[in-house]
Parts: sequence; structure tokens; C-alpha cells
Amino acid sequence: MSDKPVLLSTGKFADLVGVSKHTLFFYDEKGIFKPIKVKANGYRYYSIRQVETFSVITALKEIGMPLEDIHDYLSSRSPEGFSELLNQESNRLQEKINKLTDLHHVMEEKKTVTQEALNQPLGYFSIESYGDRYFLRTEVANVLNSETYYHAYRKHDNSLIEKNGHLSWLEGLMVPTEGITPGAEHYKGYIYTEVSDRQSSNFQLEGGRYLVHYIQGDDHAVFTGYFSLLDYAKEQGHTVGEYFFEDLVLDELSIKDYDQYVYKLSMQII
Amino acid sequence: MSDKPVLLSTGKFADLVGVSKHTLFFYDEKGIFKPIKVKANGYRYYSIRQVETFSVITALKEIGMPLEDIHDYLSSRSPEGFSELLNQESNRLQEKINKLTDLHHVMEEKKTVTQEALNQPLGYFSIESYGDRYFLRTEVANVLNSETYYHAYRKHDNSLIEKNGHLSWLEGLMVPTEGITPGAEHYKGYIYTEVSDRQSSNFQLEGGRYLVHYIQGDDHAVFTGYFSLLDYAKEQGHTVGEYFFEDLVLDELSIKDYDQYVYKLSMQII
DNA sequence: CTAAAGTATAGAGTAACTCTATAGTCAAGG
DNA sequence: CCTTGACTATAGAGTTACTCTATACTTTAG
Repeated sequence: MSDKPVLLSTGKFADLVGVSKHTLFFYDEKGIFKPIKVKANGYRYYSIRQVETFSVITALKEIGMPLEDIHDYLSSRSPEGFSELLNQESNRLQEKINKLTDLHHVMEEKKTVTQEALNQPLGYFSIESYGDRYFLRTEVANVLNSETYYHAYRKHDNSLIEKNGHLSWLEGLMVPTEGITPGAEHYKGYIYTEVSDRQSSNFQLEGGRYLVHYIQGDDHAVFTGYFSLLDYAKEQGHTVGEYFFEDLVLDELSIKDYDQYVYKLSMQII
Repeated sequence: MSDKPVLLSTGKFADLVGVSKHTLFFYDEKGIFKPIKVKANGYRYYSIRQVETFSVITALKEIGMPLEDIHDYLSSRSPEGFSELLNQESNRLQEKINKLTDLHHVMEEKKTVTQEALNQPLGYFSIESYGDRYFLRTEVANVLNSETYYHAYRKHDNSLIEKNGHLSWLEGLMVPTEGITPGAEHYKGYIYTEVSDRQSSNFQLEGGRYLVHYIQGDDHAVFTGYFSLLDYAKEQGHTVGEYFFEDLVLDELSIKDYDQYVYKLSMQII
């Protein structure tokens, strides 16, 4: 409506768009965003019409577009180009939102596991019942061998991304109960992640009862924990099921000392 | 299952968690994340159990928690503290997801407007029909005065956030048709944003016909455009409605020269 | 026993700013 | 008309979370 542009000083404009004056100097210097007028004394003046433009630049930056790319786009700007840019970045933003939503999901899962672990007495045995369970698991030919474990872990993460769409923070170990003897130098196992539906799983277990044993200690304590589970089951007259489960539930993020972590050990019983 | 921790070298661990070796050196130096063992030759060894821990640290960092804060948390870590941290960050992440979802929405809106403008012949007149429209608008006592405009803009942005939850990239100007005369030094107007529902609006217009005029030029061209609209309406025997609408549809982001921007001018007709 | 591949540290460089220092400009009150 | 205080400017140092380069030592495979 105005015959001439409505002009604002650097400070006013900065206030309006929510950045510091310095940022505007910086953008001017880099050729990303310039005032429409510079007076003889060097004072910059921005048009009120530039506010929206600046919001778009801010948004592009916020969704991870480097200023250099923004600059490169602007040096060859065109209505068609802008439309395409918006389209592309809008799609990328949607992907990012999906990723963050997944992340939110795993954070909630971790929260649940942590709070559960917080409320468990350590060193005792209890029995938990589960319904049918679906797993994505990857075989580890020998869990005592670092190299083997490393490759299995990579493979597991790849399948998780492929089948489940995202990584997990709950990657436990499943070990067949058969063939467990103290002093063996070779154990087969599976890195596993529990998933919600049969489709994305590659292994299922029917519902049933599990003997559960929360322990605190180092690797050796976990090792002996397996045998405690077996002993206790025998003592109580339970028939031992097919698998041991080992989950690190309170780790480095909760507890400082490596030998004070809390593990949840469980075993199917019949 | 292993009696001793399964150990990985810096490079192997870095590969597994998807960062560079340097990042691990850096984290070690800063006391954020340390190998569980350093051999006499200075070689670092990480436990496979540290992979999940590292994933959590990566995630916290990705959702914007500075390494320093992570460090500070870790120096007073506890199971309860970790649970609280997860809770807090999970909530913050949800907020961030909501913000990005809003941003996605405005990007799509801007895309639509840009593509619409791309397909319009400039300088012609056309008639568009709209249903009931809901607006959030803020009065600008005199659109020719920068100071007034500046304050109105701030106020408008505040109401947008308050009523609508987020900013918009489509902030146009609404000017009463009454009292428009060339040479006046005082015009009342309203900065406006169209919203989807009555609840978040503070102004409504019943459905009706609008005379639409896309033009290319500078502020002066917009100014004369208003009068062209009036003249054309009179010529065609339309009765002039209550408001002019002025929207910058192809701006600095599409077009380099300030005097070549494209504006959509429209006016209610009866 | 040598070459290749891996590990280490130290220090410079990067993006996108923020912050500090120094100095020029302008509008309002005495 | 002059001063004060609030603005404006530039230049350059500092920040975060790294990455990259240079240099040197160690281990492993052939």
C-alpha cells in the first residue's frame, strides 16, 4: 500500500526476525541476505517485505541446509528453482520428522526398561509370564570371539534398519541353554531385539513363563549368573527351556563403575 | 555370556557406531566417553556393551543436548537421574517434532502459493470465488509509517504463536477500500494471515467473489495496482467490496531484483 | 623382515555463529 | 549548542563439535 518500501534499521529488523544484529552483518558479508538499502553513513536498512524471506532462510538453515548451499541456490535463483527447492526440502523434512519420531519411540522404550530395573530387588529370582514374542536376531557363531561378535553386531544393525526401519537401544543376547558347561571356549548365541509384529521378525517364541534374575556386577558375575539360573531351576523342579536371555538394563549411563552395571538374566521354563 | 568383556579397537568401535576414530579420541579427551581399557602401548579398547551407551549419547547430542551438558550429567550419573533425563529429553523431543511438523505445514503452503504464482499471467484481471474465510489480523494504524508497521508486525507474530501455535510465511496486507485516494499520507490497514478455523481467527469474511490482479514491480507498482483494480471494477460495473488484499507471492527467494517481485492484489466485489 | 594397515598425539581448519573492543552517528534534553 | 545515551559500524577473537593433516609408533600378514 505504501509508495516507498517500509524501512527498518538493522537492530529493528533483527528484533523482528529474532536474531542478533551480528547475524545480519554476517549474512550481508557472506552475500546470503542483504538490506535493500545502505545509506551513505554505512547504516543498513531492511524492508518489512524481507521478513518473510528471512523466515524462509532461517527455516532452511534449521532443517540442516548449510548457508553455503543457500548462498549457491540464491546466486541462481528462479521461481521454478525455488519451487523445486521447497519440494525437495519439504520431503527431506518429512523424512527427518519420521526419524525423530522413531527416536522418540526408542527413548520411551529405554525409559521403561530403566524404570523397571530401578524397582527390582537384585540377586533374587522371580517368575514372569510373556505372551508370544517376536524377535529380530542375528547369529553369533562364538560369543567369546570379538571379531565374530563385531561382524554379527554390524549385520544385526543392518537387518534392524532394513526390517524395522530404525535402530534400537535394546540389543540383548540369547544363548541356547543346551551345551552350557563351565570352562567351554565356544558358545553359540544370538544378538536379539524384540519387535512388535511377526512381519519384521525372523524368530518367534510362544508365550510362557520365564525365570528372571536381576544381578549387579561385571562380566564374570553375568557368567556365573547363568549357572545360578540353572541351579535354581533344578532346585525348584522347573524344566529348563530353550534359551537364556541376557540384557544390560542399567549401564554406563546410570552407573559409573563398569563392575556395578545391572543385568536382567532370564530363562524359559516349562 | 563371556567371562571377560568382548573388546574392540578404536577403529572397529568407531565403525560399529558410525563415527570417526577422531570423534572417539575427542570424547575420551573431554571425559564424555572412555574405553574400558587402555593397554600399556596407549591403544584404547572398548567393550561391545558400550555400543548402546554410545547410541544414547549420539541421540542426546542429535536432539540438541550440548556435549558439555552430557558431560555434566555423567559426572553425577545415577539410575534415577538417568530416568529423569530420559523423561525430560523425550518431552523436549516431542516438542521439537511438533515444531518441525508445523514447519512442514508452512513449507507446503508456501509451495502451493509459489506454484500458483508461477502459472499466472501478469498484469491481467481475473475473478476468483472463495468460501468463508477466517483470518488472524492485526491493525496497522498507518501503513506508511515504519515504526507503526514494526510494532504491528511484532504484535501479529505474537498473536499467531498464541492463537495458531506457530508462525506463518504468508502474511499479507488488508486495506479498507474506503478512503483510498492518491496522495493521502495516512492509510489504515491490517497485517493478516489466513487460518483454517474460526476458533483461532479474530476476523471472518463471508464467501464471495474477488477481483484478482497479479502484478510485477516495486512498491510504486503495487500502489498504482490498487487504483487499477478500482478502475477496472468500475469499468466492468462491479460494486467494490470492503477490502483490498496485497500478498507478495514471488519474493527475494525467487527473484533477484527488488523491483521485479510478483504481488497478488485482490479486492472483494459484489 | 619388510610392507601395509592400524594406532597414537598434536595442531590447524571448519561452520555459523557469539562476543568484545573500538569508533563513528544521531536524537533528545538541558 | 553541547552533551549524553542509545544506536550504528567494523575487526577480530572465542565457541562447539568436530574434521583433517602431519608425524610417529605398533602390529600383523606374507
